[in-house]
Amino acid sequence: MPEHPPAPARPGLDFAAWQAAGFDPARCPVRNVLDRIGDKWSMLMLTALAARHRRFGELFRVMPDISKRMLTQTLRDLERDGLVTRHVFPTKPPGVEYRLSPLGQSVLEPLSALVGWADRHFPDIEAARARFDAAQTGQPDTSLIEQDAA
Amino acid sequence: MPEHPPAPARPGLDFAAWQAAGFDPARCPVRNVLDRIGDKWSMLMLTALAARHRRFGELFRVMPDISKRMLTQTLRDLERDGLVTRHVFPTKPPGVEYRLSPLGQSVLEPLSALVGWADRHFPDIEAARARFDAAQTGQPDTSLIEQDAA
DNA sequence: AAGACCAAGTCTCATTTTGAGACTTTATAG
DNA sequence: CTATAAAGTCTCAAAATGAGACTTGGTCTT
Repeated sequence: MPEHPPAPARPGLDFAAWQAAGFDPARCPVRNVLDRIGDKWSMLMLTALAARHRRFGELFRVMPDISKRMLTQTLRDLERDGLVTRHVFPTKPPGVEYRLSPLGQSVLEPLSALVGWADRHFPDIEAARARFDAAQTGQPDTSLIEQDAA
Repeated sequence: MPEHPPAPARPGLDFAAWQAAGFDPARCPVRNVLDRIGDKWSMLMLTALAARHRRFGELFRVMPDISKRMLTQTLRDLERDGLVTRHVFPTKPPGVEYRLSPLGQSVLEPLSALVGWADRHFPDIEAARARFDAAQTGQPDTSLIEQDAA
């Protein structure tokens, strides 16, 4: 099978534009951004700051399974990218508060679309997982094999 | 500073609903899903399959910096979650094609919103990074210190 | 007839990322 | 005079990821 059959184009959303230049992360703005806010904690952090600003310790309590190390690092990265601002209060001991910048606010809209999708489709995903896991433990299912490559 | 000041509510999008139950990933559908598709390669993979289905080797070429190991693993996870389907063609050697399921298609809409945001705001982010890095190398900026915590 | 080759993986080992938790600082509370 | 509190930093251990050799079995070349 030297040639892969030309796949039928679907009337999809237009990812083709930015993919044309390839997925090379160095050249691709979208990958650059997605690699950053698509890391383990950033999106969650942004939603945690959506309703109101919070202090370091408050974020630490609110995200039960993050480590201090990653909390600090994620906040620094978001601050560097201009999504979050850091405010130090000269109390003793000093308090630090984090807020979404206007840029950070602007990402909430697409982010909430994704969160909404996750919430709506979680049952579908759980069902799919159950099917998949059941199929793995049972006999291998040959019905998945196609009749012809074209 | 024993009490943190009550932060002003902002007329934000409503993340509060699912956050009310806490961020505990075991109990929270949104975290469950976000932890999965928010991993290093899933979102990129979904966009790579948006326009058309692709074969394993094709995906490997199209994503220049993924390893075979993670390509396999990410596809398996997406398949398990019902976002992607796997089709084996009994040629020699066998070919395997990956496609978005209807569920997978449905995530393209919120995903494209995020991609669009990334594309539009990349200049802002680069500018913020430049400012941040410049500030780090220069003298520490005391203007960031607030006058009063309340 | 012997070997090369292909696609789609799997396997092992090295590297990178993340986690857990001790340690720091300094004014105030007990 | 000791304990405490907030926001980190630091070290070491564990987990995730990367690089790349190896597998499998029919065809294709020599």
